[in-house]
Amino acid sequence: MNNSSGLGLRERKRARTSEVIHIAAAELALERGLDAATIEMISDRAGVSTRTFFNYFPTKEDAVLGIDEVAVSAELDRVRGCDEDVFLALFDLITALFEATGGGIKSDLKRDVIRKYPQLMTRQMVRVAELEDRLSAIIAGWLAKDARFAEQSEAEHLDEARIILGVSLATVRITMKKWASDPDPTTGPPASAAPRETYERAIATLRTVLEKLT
Amino acid sequence: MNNSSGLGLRERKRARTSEVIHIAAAELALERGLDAATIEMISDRAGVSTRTFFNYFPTKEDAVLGIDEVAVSAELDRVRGCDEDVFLALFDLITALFEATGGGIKSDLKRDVIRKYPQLMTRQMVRVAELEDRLSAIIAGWLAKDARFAEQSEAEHLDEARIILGVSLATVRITMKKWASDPDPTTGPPASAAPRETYERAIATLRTVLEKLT
DNA sequence: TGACTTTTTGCGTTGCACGCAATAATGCAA
DNA sequence: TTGCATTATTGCGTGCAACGCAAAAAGTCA
Repeated sequence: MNNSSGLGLRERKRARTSEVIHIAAAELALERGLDAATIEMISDRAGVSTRTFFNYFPTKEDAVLGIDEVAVSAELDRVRGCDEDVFLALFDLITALFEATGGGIKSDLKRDVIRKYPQLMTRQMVRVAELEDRLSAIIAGWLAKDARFAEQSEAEHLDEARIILGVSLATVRITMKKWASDPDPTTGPPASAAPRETYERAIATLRTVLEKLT
Repeated sequence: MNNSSGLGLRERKRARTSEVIHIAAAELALERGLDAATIEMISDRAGVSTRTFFNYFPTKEDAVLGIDEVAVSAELDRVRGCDEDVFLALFDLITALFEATGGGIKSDLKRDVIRKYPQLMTRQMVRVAELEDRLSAIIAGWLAKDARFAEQSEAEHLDEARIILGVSLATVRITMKKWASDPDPTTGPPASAAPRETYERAIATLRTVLEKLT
């Protein structure tokens, strides 16, 4: 280890390559269109072979989204407690997973490309849904520590966790979609706070609706 | 029109072919595995060319699931009112969409194949999610006629409808997944009632959870 | 340096998805 | 029933995705 980051050259290079491919993929998707951007073009711009491309991302969509399994796992490991509201905590977690890319960089490219191709949002959610087991286990852990759920069994916590996760995911998806389709021409970069509020309102609405539909 | 069904020979033949392909696809998926079953095999068994296959289904998964755009549209057109609970009505609608196949036949094959390959469930839900606009419009219509939502605007109804739809979809998915993974060896065919009850319980749980997490 | 592990790469394979134009099947009217 | 318009089916060809395999390159560490 002859560097400051605590990582060997290999790991650093790997993260860098992942990021380079992601950027190339997202840029080309924006420039040429999602379908028109072929893996060959992307690999070309990234300066790797097409075969190497597949060593980093299983599909083109994943590359465009910059979904990095390692970064996602790291994010999951980091999550331990849940101080605030469970639904809000989940929003933060999901959006964090959302923005977890190779180099740990939150690229605006991703935002732009999803704005242009909302289908990717669904794709992203499917990816998160694949983490269902790991995520619901974490949520069940939160519930277990929560006094309000003290009298319930572990199995019940897990069932509830799955429902909470599913509902949150759906709500985040709707929220993000609304935000992505919103013209919102006046607001600048600090507009990134908006989704969280929109989400809060959506959860509140859900609560109201459920009450009305007793 | 020289037949009893009110459809021309073309329409009937088309529905029949769609069904034949679907059955071939589902059977082969069960026999050989979802990936191992190629479109060539499926077309072969169905007695059509691979090219014709793509005239009926855009992807192999759609063929296995027997997703028929015409049948789905017919199902959506049929839906008009909503007498009972909105969430229950949605469950019925979603499962109806779920079982809408070319010939209008509810094949057990589909059930089996999804049991074996739960990924298809997610796929199916993505398909339903693509109907989001049409479906949420229908739900908004329900809300507009509902006294409990009388004081709200049309836009609010639509927002609520989207949330209700998203949450229902997620819940149905979880319900079906649980049902699909359940060994449930004792119960016979009448077990098909179970999912609806499981769904009801899930919605009830959601209500409780939301109350607790005020 | 030299032996090691890991990564990259080129090559080849399989299968998906679909455009296009020729051919066949069906519907309809005379 | 026959001929014409419409629609369906098919074969052919193309482009691309995804990945296995083994050789070559790059990084690691003694």
